Amino acid sequence: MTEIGVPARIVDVAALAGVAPGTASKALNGTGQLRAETRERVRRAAEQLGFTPDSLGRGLSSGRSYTVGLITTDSFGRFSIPVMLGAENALGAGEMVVLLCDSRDDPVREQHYLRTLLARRVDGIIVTGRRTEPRTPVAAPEHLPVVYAFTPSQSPADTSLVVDQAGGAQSAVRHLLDLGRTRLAHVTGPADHHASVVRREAAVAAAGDTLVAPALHGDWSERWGRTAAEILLRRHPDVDGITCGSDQIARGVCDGLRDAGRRVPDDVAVVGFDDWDVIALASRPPLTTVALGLEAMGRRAGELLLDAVAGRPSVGTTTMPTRLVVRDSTVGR
Amino acid sequence: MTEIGVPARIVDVAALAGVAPGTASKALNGTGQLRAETRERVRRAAEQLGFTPDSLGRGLSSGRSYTVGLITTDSFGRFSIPVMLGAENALGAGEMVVLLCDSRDDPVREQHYLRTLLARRVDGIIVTGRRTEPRTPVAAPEHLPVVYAFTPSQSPADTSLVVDQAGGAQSAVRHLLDLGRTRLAHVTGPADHHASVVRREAAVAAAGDTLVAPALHGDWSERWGRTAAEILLRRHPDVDGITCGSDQIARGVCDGLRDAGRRVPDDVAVVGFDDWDVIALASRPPLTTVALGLEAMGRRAGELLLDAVAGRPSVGTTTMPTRLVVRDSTVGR
DNA sequence: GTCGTCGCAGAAAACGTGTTCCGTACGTTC
DNA sequence: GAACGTACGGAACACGTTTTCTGCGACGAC
Repeated sequence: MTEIGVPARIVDVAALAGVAPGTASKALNGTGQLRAETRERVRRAAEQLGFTPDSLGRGLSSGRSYTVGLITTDSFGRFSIPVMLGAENALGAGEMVVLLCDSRDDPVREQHYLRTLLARRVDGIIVTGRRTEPRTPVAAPEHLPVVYAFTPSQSPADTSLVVDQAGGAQSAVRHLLDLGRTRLAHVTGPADHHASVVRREAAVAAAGDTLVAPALHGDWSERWGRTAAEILLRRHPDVDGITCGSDQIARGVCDGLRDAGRRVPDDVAVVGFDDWDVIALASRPPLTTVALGLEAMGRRAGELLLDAVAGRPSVGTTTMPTRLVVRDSTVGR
Repeated sequence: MTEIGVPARIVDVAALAGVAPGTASKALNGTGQLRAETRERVRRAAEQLGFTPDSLGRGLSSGRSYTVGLITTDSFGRFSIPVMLGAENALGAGEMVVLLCDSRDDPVREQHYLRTLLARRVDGIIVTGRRTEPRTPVAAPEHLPVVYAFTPSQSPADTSLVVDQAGGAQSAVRHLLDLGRTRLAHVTGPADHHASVVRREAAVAAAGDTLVAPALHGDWSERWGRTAAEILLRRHPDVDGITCGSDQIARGVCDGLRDAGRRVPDDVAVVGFDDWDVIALASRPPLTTVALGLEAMGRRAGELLLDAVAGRPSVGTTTMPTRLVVRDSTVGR
């Protein structure tokens, strides 16, 4: 553990190397016209002093802060945290640092944070949230890059990243059909949630004739999953495959089926959605589920933001693929 | 949604108010000697232009950045996220912003982040993590306030906040004793985890003669909880109260008991630890558990840091109380 | 031999704010 | 009326870096 003392400034480096501060700056940044020998001498002096340029001074002169704001409406919950981690990862590679802003779904707080971020001269902003419904764009000035992740912007002129919900639901149904299941059902969350609707429509379309019942809407809880399993078994005792709108619902469905004496996956195969490890792995049996790839999305958001900061913006909405993770709830050991 | 244009600088405000820039600064910051009328005129001009002082310029001159670094070893998981939210909350009130640093248990990354934070002239640092074992202090310079939350520092000269693990375990056992349970057991996590050991020792001490078996150590999973329930019932079929080292274990215990035909809480009462809502509420039945109050701890950490920045440091380790949340796993409906 | 060019590095300005110092105008007191 | 204190506001500087402008010496070309 090396103690870190009072930081050296560039004038110290310059003095040690016997050059002017401006020259030292050029040497360390690879700019200007300098002899290789001078450059090297400055570089060694900087290393010797453990010089790290003060980012306030640098930002003041360059107009950049090497900082990005991360605004979430979500209090950093289930969905925004992986996005945040991925973004931090990608941005860290670009020597950027992330400023945290938790707007808690409050437009006033969001506006306040936006002002703060602008006052801090952030190089860009990443916006994320809990819902998949497109949101009103943030009121950022024209020149400031903004990337929306998970929760897209309503404006097609913005840069957004979304999960391929439909593709994920389709892959879940295909998986059951490939396993030879022929009497399918779908259980999902509230009917007024965008994610529920998109996943349901894709699942229903993919199931076609094999669907034994209209999709069931409820809340996102395990309890609802158990209830839905009861309902399904009562109305359609011959159901042999269930795709669910979330892992919580799927876990509840598994429990409900077991309580009713059905074996999973032998009698009924169950597929979840989200790949939330805490739920999916603890379920009995562990859930086959659709992984959202949120961390990859966050990383991509960071990369897109870096590109935009570098002057290579990429407008439009990009859909990120999901991945089906197969576990025991569809394929027994 | 008001569009935010190119930000006004203090010279613009001064020009509009008809004063010199320095005077405008004094007017807005409440310093210097100015006529109330002048102060008000400048204030109105600032409001009219939507002036927000550039924090880079401000930081450069004041030496402060109104920014704190938040270092976690945890990839912002189960424990560090509530702490982070609480801290963000408290600091936001002080016009501070949080810089995110995820060291991932890697000392090299941590050192790198520390350099970055120092280069950014942070006003202070909060350190948190997943484990409760005291950690080696971060190598911050003498003058920089550091607050450790959840994971304390090994040095008693540092400022640390910890959860009252022992008190929590004790309150769980007392609760069962108050309910008239007389044959208790304790199931917890790995024997080499500080949290397991502290909770176990307090639980064992509080249970005294009523303990029917030595505490059982395993991993933190639901699966282990189910296994532990089987073991307990085989060796001590008359057990009537079980305190657990985590909610996941407790949920597993509940499931294991139910699988074996025992009713919770009628035959056996179960208490969890952590109050992780995803687990505790979804459990059958919902878990009575020990809430850690992590968000309050984060808030306290933020407050302590603000105090330290203001020149009122408070060294030493502060223990934060837990709270027993009573649900159906100990008190039936 | 002089002029232009090139390579290199120093001096100075710029970024935006806070703060210190100083001058001025005004009122008070002897 | 002069000396003094006080309220006010302007000018200059500090913070640390980047960048532009300028200068100097050497070298080649005419």
